Amino acid sequence: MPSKGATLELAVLGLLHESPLHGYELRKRLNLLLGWTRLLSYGSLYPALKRMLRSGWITEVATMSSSVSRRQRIVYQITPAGTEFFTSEITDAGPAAWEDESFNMRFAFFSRTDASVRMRILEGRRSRLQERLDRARALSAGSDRYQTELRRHATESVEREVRWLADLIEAERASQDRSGAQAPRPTRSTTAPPVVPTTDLSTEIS
Amino acid sequence: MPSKGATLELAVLGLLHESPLHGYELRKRLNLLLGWTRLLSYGSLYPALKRMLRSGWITEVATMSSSVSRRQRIVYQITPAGTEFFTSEITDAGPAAWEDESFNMRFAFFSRTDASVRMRILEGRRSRLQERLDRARALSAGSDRYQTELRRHATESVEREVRWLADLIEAERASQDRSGAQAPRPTRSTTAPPVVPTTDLSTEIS
DNA sequence: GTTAGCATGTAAGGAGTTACATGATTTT
DNA sequence: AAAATCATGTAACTCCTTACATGCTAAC
Repeated sequence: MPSKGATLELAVLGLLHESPLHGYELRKRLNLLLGWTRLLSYGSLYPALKRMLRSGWITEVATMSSSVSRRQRIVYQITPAGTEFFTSEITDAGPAAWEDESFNMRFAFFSRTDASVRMRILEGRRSRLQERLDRARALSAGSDRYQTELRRHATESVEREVRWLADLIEAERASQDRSGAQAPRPTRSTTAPPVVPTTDLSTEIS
Repeated sequence: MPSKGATLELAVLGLLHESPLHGYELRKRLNLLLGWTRLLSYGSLYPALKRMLRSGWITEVATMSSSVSRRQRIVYQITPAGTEFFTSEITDAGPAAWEDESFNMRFAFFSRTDASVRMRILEGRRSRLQERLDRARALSAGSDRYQTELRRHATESVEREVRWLADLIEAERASQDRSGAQAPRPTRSTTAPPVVPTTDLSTEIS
């Protein structure tokens, strides 16, 4: 049952969908794509690749020591089963898809879903965050200065993400209307710029 | 060696520092304080309390079935050893303190540190984030629309957090100058409002 | 020739989640 | 009397990290 947090696997499949890659390179791209806070370590990547091999989602590819680099490396390629799994997962717009990590993942591969799925995911995510805000507002704040400031900050951030999502939804709707699908770059309906979800920004540290 | 991610333990000690509490209540406050994304579960809280008992940081308190609620509950209290550990941890302004979770924790308990420590932590955090931005900017973006948008979003968020920190630092410096320590609420030197760190906003779901 | 960075892995363990299990007390 | 919610715990499992271990190749 691949139901829960198979985030890493999905990300790998998403990247391999574009072109075959070897582990080391995969890690770099993964860190660009999702690993903003803590960098993904080899200790989780390689075992994950092994699991995926066993699941039949990827295969090793003949490395053929070609023209340039004659380095020993194991190149992985996505299989039809892998493609099928990937597609079914990112197409599933259920509650699991509005969760932080999960949402980011799906968003990153939105190009491979169709408009109705994107819409459902964006809207689901937005109401998920809205609920959090409502629940948080229903609770009294502590008296501590710094804790208050932290809460204020957190709340504002979520509010911003909600606006961001609202803009994206609007943009999606607009591009659905003028049949020829346009870029999803939001039109900044509101004043201020958006916020990030849960992630942070960073890359290779090695 | 209590060096790494003893975030939960520290948060518990921080709360017990104010008043003795029982597990159930502790969880609620913990979720208010730090557990914004995923709620803390009993499955991690209770074992943590056991560990802390063994470490001698907390003790059980005679529950004396007093006036109101005669409910069976185990009330915990911080010990001198616990206080000492807590203080030494939140006073440590080393690199571990600029990490996301760790930073939030320390920030929440800033009232219990002195100005110089606060300053070092805020500045450390800021340059940590600045580095991430620099590294991210040094890398070419992918061609995918949505991935580009996600990156833009993430970058903007970090930039905002940097501004937030800059404002806090300024406020701290200012209140250090006019000797009588004032509220750290920043003076919004820049135009836009701030962003949240890594966390999300949410509370009790149960 | 030596250093830096490419490349792949394993073992141990930390930190938390879900699901299970149980029961008391308060509210309706 | 039933339902909600307070209250405490355990066991199995997931996912990831750190630290270790190894060796190749490109550049200086």
